[in-house]
Amino acid sequence: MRLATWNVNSIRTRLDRVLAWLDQHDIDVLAMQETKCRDDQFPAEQFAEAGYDVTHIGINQWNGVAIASRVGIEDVQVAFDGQPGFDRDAAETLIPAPIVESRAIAATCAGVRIWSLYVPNGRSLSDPHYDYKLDWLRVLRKEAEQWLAANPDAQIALAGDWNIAPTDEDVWSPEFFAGKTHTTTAEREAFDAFAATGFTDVVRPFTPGPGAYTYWDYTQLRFQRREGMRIDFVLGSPAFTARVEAAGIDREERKGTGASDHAPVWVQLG
DNA sequence: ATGACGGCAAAATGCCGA
Repeated sequence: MRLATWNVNSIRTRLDRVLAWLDQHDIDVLAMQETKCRDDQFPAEQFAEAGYDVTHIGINQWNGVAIASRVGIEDVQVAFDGQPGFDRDAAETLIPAPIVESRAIAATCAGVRIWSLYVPNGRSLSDPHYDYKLDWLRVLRKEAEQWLAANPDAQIALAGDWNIAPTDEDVWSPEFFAGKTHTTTAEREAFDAFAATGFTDVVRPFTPGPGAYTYWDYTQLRFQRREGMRIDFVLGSPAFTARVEAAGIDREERKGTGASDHAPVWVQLG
């Protein structure tokens, strides 16, 4: 079985490229992030014609996560228990209430529990979004710990855009990111806590750095200059990790006009 | 200090992204 995660940066704009990539790389399950559409706007019919069932959550033009599978989709869960909301929009209404954004969806596909995750960006260190990001990760880690405690043999993949570069090797210039999000000690500790919980990066052993990136800014010729960031990850539970035979980052997919700013990351299971 | 690119919408400017 081959599974992948990909921040597609709008599924409606990227549909042809995504379907072509799934076909060319023989992908069974794809976790998508930043679909940037509501459920009723998601091109589910085109995925069905290609042989994939899809589950998606999108409540507006922002965020949006989905899982496409041709090996079945069972036990769908939208958002993890206790998933923190963000109240920027709610603050403008008469009755403030945090909105649980479309950033997490899970499904069981051929016995593997897959989470498609779009971790909040953080924006800047002084922005409420940064605290939201850390809180979001803290609750997710606690949940993940309980999933594993409930079944130590569970095959679980936490796949998505984590919006954290775990080490200085994972950004083209640590100096450039000094004082910005994605590389702070707090974010890195939040990320490393998943490994301490038993969820390890299953792709890194096959894509050693430095210079192994999954994201390149559209501006400043970042891709052409090989100036990127490694922020998209598949973290596997022990039972999932034991099945991994190969993995990679398809930087070829970042080339050409109409590419997402993120490359797909894939994993081959035995 | 800002913009570049690129996507979206209560669209021709603002919000968001990393």
